[in-house]
Amino acid sequence: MLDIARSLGVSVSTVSLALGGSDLVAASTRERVRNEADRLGYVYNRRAADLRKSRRNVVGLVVPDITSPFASEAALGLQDSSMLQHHIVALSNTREKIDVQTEILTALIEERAMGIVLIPALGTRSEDLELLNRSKVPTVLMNRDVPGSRFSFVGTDDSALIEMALRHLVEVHKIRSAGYFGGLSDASPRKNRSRLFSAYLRRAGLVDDKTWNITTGPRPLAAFQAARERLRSDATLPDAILCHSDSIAIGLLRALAIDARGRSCAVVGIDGLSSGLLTTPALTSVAVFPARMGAQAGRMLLAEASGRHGAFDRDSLGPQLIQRESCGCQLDLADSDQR
Amino acid sequence: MLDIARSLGVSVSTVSLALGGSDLVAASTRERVRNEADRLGYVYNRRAADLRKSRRNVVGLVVPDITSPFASEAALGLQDSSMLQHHIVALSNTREKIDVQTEILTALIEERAMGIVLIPALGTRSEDLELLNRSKVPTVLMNRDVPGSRFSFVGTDDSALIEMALRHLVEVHKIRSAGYFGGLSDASPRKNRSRLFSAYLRRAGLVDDKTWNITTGPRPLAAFQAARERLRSDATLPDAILCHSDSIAIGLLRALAIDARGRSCAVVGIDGLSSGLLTTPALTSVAVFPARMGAQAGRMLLAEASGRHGAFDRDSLGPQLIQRESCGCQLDLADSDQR
DNA sequence: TTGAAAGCGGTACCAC
DNA sequence: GTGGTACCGCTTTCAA
Repeated sequence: MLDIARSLGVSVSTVSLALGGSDLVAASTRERVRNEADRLGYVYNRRAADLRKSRRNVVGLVVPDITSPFASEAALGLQDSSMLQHHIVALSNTREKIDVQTEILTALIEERAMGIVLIPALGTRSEDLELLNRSKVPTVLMNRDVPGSRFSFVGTDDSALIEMALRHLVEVHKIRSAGYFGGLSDASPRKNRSRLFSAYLRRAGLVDDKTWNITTGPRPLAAFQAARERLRSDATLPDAILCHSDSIAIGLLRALAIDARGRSCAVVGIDGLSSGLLTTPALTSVAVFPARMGAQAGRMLLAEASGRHGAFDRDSLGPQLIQRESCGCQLDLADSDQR
Repeated sequence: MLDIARSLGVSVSTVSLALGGSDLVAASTRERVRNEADRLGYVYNRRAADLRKSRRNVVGLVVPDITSPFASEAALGLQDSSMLQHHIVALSNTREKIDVQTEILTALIEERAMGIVLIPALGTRSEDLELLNRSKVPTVLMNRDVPGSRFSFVGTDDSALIEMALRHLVEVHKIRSAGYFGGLSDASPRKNRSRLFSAYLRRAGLVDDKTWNITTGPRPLAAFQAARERLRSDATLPDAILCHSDSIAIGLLRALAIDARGRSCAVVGIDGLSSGLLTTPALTSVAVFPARMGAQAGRMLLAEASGRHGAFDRDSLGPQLIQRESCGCQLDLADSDQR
């Protein structure tokens, strides 16, 4: 800016004003400044500007594994909601490691992030997040809650979701027994859902097949292997299996196709991934719209940043059942343009 | 820093040095400073520091769609390679729109990003990237090349990849005809691969079934729909179909399962996603290791940033054929722990 | 309308 | 060992 000011014989203030499009400066000067600016190849330094204005323009998204469909969808939603505010979203993987999570959070804090959306690594304690409220960075926890921490939380409505799946299985497909399968053992959603699942079955007077209450890694392959192992040591099946995620359901379906020896079983996933349409059979699933969750997290961040702590718009849309084939329904492939 | 300096009766320089762990300052003072710092809840402001050093610590990853498995794997690799250098990776989606791409690139440039890894939006011309070399930000293009631009490029070895797939199909499965299916029409990888595909068939004296040379969106569902349409209007099949990506192959397999009416056809994908193991039949694919590409892009950026323009370590590992069932091979599910 | 100068939060050189 | 101080690049009163 100094260069261009000198080259034009004006002051930096004038340049700053001109570049900012202020009408305090004459239109003619504005033009000259602008021309000189890009003749000189000037590039605006937003960091310097933000330093002065003490503004923040990066929001952090910290997740265990970005390659999981849930995380990348959430990233999409968050980015959409924050690009409107001209924010940059910085993405990081913790790989479920608390120490790398700490390192990343520190970096984000020192970078003066406007806010942080965090899916905590497995085993994260509220002490591990102490640095967040010391530094007063607006933070929202996503998907996995951390007991004892006082951050905002955005997650699935597990109660609605479990009920939605089971009600369909009971009322339409008349199941009498069911099991809950897959998911990481320590993660809070699994504990929640598994508990709600059992509670629902109890209330409805159905058999809760605990032998399928097996924890697995999040990927289809992990679920596939766990399911095969279970099937080979014990071929029994309940009427229905509710899977912790679509990824897990995909693994289970494949295992059933290979090892079920003619027995059959309704399968329902959770997530509502579009790839569920292309499994054999097409996967019935309770959609939770991770992109919407990401967007909501962004809105909450914004609200906290602007002082309205907790006074954000709640996302009112709940989960939604996508009926396809694996629960026993018929899929009309004609309207396969549903996502 | 001023606060803590005053509160301790020392100068800011001392505080800066002490916090930086310099041994110019007495160990005792260092301790006092540190204690006072976190008593006062001081948090380091890296942006201010970097302003002075005119250093930059964020690298941008700009992709059309982060939810594509390729992009998110690449993000993983990039992040790993840049976290070592204490860099933050900022992720953005262009949604294949050139104007939002421009907006994002501008933001990154103004943010003084250390470097940018870009999968260009469809239809990006070298003019669209002019702002990048005006601003001299180290940039590497990934996956899709932009004709006329002079940026480093990291992409798949399409020639090796096509040959690897076709050689296997010819030598092991004795195919006499083949088609290339799917992929976005404008993207450079598709043009490349499609051309190399035809060239290989010609040299090998095989029939090139152009009726399957159909362009599709990148998602399984798009491929599924395109394949069904093709099958319903014309049920003929070549001996083998090479798909532009695993996602597309997944869609095709499903379409074949529904509409092929007993005919069969070898199918090979490109990418090597682990989810290919769980399709029916399990998908044979040429793995390209996107995470490795992301990591390499990171290394190239680093090299350019430190002046050694172009003098980076080339990733020496090429693509790799993963033989599963869809090409006609037998899959040994026992060693399903291969990714 | 334009210019001077005081920050923003650090770093680093140079004295003391 | 510590302190003073001039920057980094931009914004923003306050005067002229």
